[in-house]
Amino acid sequence: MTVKSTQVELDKAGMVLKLLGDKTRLSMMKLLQKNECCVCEFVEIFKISQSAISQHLRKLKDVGLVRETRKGQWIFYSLNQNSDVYELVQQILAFIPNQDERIIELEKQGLRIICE
Amino acid sequence: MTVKSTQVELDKAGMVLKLLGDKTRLSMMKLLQKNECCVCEFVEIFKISQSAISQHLRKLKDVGLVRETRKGQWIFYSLNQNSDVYELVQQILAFIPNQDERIIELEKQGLRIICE
DNA sequence: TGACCATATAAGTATATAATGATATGGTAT
DNA sequence: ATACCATATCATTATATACTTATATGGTCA
Repeated sequence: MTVKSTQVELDKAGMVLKLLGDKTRLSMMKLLQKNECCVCEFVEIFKISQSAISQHLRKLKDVGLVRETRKGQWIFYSLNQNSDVYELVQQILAFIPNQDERIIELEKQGLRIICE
Repeated sequence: MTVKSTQVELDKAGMVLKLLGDKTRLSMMKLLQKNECCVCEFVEIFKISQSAISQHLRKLKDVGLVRETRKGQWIFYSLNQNSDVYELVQQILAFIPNQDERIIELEKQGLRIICE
């Protein structure tokens, strides 16, 4: 039997856990697990300022947990599957309840951004 | 195939991750995974005040991650296996490198407390 | 009992964090 | 080009956090 779990340096793991230790970011990451989202969608979902959302995403990006792709006028964020802590993140997110009603709600309000 | 991972409420998961997002506490938890430790041992290991250690342990205890047992004049801490987030914690700790050299070091210095 | 020890709590301080509003940046499209 | 839009950054503020020292608590054991 092989236990497949890449070890993560203590400092790095600490950084990741601290990032995920914020309710907003944790919820964002859970959403990104199944959906690409852009900043303005997060603003709608979390009801905090665009600035605050942007800063959260920057932190996640700085540690390499998410990546961004421009599509038309929007920048879409998604999980960075090449992160060296991707597996850790996935394991953690597996425990978090689905946040998809938040996306459903967006769609109901006609605020979901669909590209391509 | 069954994915066995008890869902954990977002708020609760956030609390746990925030707690583990501190390097000292994360390291403590990893140590506790294999060893019972008392406050004075942690003081030696982490080289911070007894007060600081005590406060970290209190936070871990408040969320139910650890439990305490008195043995003689010492209070030993251990992982609380009955915690409703025990599985999550275990999954996370699996990614953290072993901290046992710290215990070995303690033993070398004759500072390891052994009871019973 | 009383002294002693390990641990907990209190009070204070410095730093980190999450938010805001205002402004800058930079791509899109007319 | 210029207006517009989404996003990023700056400056500031309020709150949270991790630490320290000093003191309290509460077992243990002579």
